[in-house]
Amino acid sequence: MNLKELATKLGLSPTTVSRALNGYPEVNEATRERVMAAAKRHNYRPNTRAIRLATGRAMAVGHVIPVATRHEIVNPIFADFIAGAGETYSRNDYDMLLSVVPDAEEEASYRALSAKGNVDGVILHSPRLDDPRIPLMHDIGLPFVVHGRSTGAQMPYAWVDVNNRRAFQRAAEFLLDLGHSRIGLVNGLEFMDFAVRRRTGYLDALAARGIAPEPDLMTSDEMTEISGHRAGLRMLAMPRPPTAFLCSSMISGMGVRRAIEERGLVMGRDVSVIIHDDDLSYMKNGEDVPIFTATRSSVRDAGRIAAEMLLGLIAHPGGDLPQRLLEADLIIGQSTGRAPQG
Amino acid sequence: MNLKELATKLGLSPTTVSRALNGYPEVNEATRERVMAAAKRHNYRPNTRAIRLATGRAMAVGHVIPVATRHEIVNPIFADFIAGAGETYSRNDYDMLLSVVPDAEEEASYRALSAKGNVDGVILHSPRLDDPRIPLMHDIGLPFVVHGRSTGAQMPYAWVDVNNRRAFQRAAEFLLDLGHSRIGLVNGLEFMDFAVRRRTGYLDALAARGIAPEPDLMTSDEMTEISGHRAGLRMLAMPRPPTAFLCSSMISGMGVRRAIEERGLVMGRDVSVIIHDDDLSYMKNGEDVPIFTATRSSVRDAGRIAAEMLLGLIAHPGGDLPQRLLEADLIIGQSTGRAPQG
DNA sequence: GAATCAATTCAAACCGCTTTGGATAACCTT
DNA sequence: AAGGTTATCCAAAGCGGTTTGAATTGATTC
Repeated sequence: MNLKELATKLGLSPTTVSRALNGYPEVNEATRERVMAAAKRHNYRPNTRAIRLATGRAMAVGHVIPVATRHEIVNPIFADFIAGAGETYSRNDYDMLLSVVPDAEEEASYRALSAKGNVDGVILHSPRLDDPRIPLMHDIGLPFVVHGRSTGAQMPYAWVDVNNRRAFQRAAEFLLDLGHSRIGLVNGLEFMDFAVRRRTGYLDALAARGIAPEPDLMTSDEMTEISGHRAGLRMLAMPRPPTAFLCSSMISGMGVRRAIEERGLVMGRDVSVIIHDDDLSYMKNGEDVPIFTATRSSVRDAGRIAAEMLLGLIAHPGGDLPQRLLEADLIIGQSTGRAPQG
Repeated sequence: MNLKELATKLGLSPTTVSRALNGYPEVNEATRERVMAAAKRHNYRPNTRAIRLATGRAMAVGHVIPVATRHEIVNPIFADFIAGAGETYSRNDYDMLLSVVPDAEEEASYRALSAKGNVDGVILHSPRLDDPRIPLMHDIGLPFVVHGRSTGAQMPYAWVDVNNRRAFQRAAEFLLDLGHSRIGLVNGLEFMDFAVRRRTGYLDALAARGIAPEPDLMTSDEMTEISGHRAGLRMLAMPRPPTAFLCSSMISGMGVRRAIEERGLVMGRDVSVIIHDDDLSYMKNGEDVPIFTATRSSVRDAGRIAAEMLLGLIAHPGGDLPQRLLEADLIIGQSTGRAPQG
């Protein structure tokens, strides 16, 4: 059942039917109701492909997922971010397009997405320092929103980010207040922008107390259980081991916990741990009482916000670029306690 | 730059240019090369929206992600499955459409996807027993592939699945061979088809050794760290606690490990654990030596296979329905050992 | 009563591509 | 040399909607 058939059945022109369905004012209310009823009765759904061609809009948003050919890692926060963004798209009748491309082809992929007219805008994930995609997107001229920020970017852009610096600063201060002075930082890869900001927060907190940072107490690696475990073991084997850890993710925190327990220590008593908790749906940090003390910020909410921003940019091109800094909560769990005396 | 402009620039008709670019035989080779060169030079990309309308094909595949309104969980294997499938789509110039919808609207969502012509086929995720989506998709008449199977389905359908029953049967046998006779099953929610099959495998192995199953040694819950921890604690507190666990996921396995360690026991020595490992990129089970002994099957590969199947179905409608059973490897890690004497 | 206007409706152009059904010219056949 | 191929190219008709520019009608104004 297409528009023409429906129009014929109603004894109307396609023009009027189209207008009736799309809420244009120049159509008689009685007619509109007749059309609406017929459309419902015949289960008429306008063909999206035709609408897209006719209106010149894609009614779709792109997410490009670069798959590194070396370390084939898919960001675990991705699923939840998508879930948040996707709800917003669905509600607004937009499609969400996922492009999984080898990272070497990422740039080409954005250009193609734009030139072929597949999307009206994109969300950029996991920005790096001075991320080349930002000038690229400016060049392409497609609306975009960055999940995160990119230190060093020369031009303005819309973004949603967690205040990573402040979150880690507060977490470090909390540990310092508990008497910990040797705090291990188990960070993500520091070409990622958020990782740099977290380190800055950590360093700021130390500096405020006049504590000199120690390179051996800072690691930067992929945020896996394994790498957390490795970092934990290494630091705990130091002559003067840390009494607390600040971990960039729950997963690496679990690795650290394993290292702690392997050494016969107890997390929360002998060694304190704070993680960053993205509040992933399949990775809840405890039920009533959190397992880990954590800086928490829902990545799903971030997805929702980013999607809304993007739809706004698409609807009002040339408007100003929204920027939204989300503060992380510091939630107290069972993994932190006063520094042991000694 | 569109087709008409390009044609004008070349002094050819749109017809010929279109044919030249699409490899039709009725065009002079010299002309074709001239066209190709011009297309490249002017960076011409055919407008996808127009192609879709003209050909009547969506060149897109849909994945519907139902978001349960109660327990808002996003399946953690989802990201990796998508990554595998996405590569295949990209290579074949198909788009991947993600629809995130409240689970109550899932059916409507499939119907809309089809009626509006947004996709040429879909992949069904997380099938349940007697899953209503299978007859639904038959009714709609859109090609589809199921990731998993649905016990009780009345009609044939294409699927890719892991041999969950055999995997858990082998794992249980392995534990039995090590002398464990009390094995706790920490299963996923048993309205999910795979969870039922895993339990069947576990029960089959016990039955073959003449061991009667004990309801208290079997739990079924969401596969989170918390629920694994809870199940582990409960079972370890039994008068005759299990000496081994069979866990449906790495995440719940980590919860079980935590429970084991909280009771002052050592995993792999006092209590053995086998998990199912989906080989997720962000959740590697160790590097050289696996942490957990595991039944392993790459969900990313499954995504790749499912996507290939679906594209095959779309290309050859009415062909027969491929079905692919993947065997899981049983890989030995550090979490299993002989049952303690006593 | 003619002119003006608002309310409705429609025919036709258009979006940018594919595809059908010729057209044209060069090349063979017999 | 007429008829038949073959190779090459093109005009025009879709695909299924939206949108522009007019037409029609009845009501209102002067």
